[in-house]
Amino acid sequence: MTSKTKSLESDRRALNVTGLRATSQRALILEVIRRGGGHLDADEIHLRAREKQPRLSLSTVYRTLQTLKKLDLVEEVHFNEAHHHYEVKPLAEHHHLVCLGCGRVVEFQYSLARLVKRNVTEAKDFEITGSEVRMTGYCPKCR
Amino acid sequence: MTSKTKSLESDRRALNVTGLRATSQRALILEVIRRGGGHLDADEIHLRAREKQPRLSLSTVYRTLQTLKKLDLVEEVHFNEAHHHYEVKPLAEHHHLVCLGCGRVVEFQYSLARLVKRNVTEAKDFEITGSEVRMTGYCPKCR
DNA sequence: CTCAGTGCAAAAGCTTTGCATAATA
DNA sequence: TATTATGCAAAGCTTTTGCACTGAG
Repeated sequence: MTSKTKSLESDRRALNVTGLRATSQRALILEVIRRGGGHLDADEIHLRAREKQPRLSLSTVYRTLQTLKKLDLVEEVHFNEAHHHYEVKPLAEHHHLVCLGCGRVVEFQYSLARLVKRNVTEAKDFEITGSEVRMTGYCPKCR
Repeated sequence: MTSKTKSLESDRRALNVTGLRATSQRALILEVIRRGGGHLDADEIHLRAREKQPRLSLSTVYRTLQTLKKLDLVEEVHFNEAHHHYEVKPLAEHHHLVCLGCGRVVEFQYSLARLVKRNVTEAKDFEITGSEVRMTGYCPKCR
């Protein structure tokens, strides 16, 4: 069994659990996001998915993205001001470092929510459910 | 001299320094952003500015916003996925805590960039020029 | 067989741009 | 007076929605 088949099946399972219908489009979109390295926007997802399923519409991509967000299967990140990017929801809190020179996106892990909750008065009484950090700057090469 | 007059004059000075023309529209937009508590989107800025200058166009708001960003006089923040918000550039690094219940935005200050640069390998060789943290959750009232 | 999901086209935001006019330096 | 900035209208993008059709359960 290939790893691709495996993730397709677990995707199908994930979809089934929620009572949603496991359509080929949803499985494909989820697969594209997973294999896409994490940082694709809706249009890129559509483009790649259409290589396998040429009739897939952009509206379905958007609708599926919304569905998957609600299911907490994918996460929306905002490092580009213009439009959103999507990645399969990781287990640990992680963040992005964006190089303004070459556009490269570096991920890093750090429990900022916990730290902020401990050290910031304003956050003490907050129940923090999500956190997104986007740091910009210049990577060694572009500096 | 009122404090309002004072900021208008310093705005004018700030604009002059850069070689840009100090138009009444620019001064007004900057004033609206400053008085607006910080978290206005383009449309809200337009709305408020038009109370004083009814013929001000939305395009001018957008163009001015771009100009002011380049001048580093205002900062664009992204706590709403739909569109951008603007605030006058603060001196210290600060971040946002957004309540998913009531939409309230709480600001807090914390030198995350410094901390991340110290503790995260991936960030060690990065020259970090900006950082934006958007934490979501529920405030005491909405929890 | 039923109803959720899809494709297509059209609409709905937000944002940018072209061009003639107005205002600044 | 020479540009730069503005207003208006039109265009451009991304994202959403209506509706008839298709396909999963």
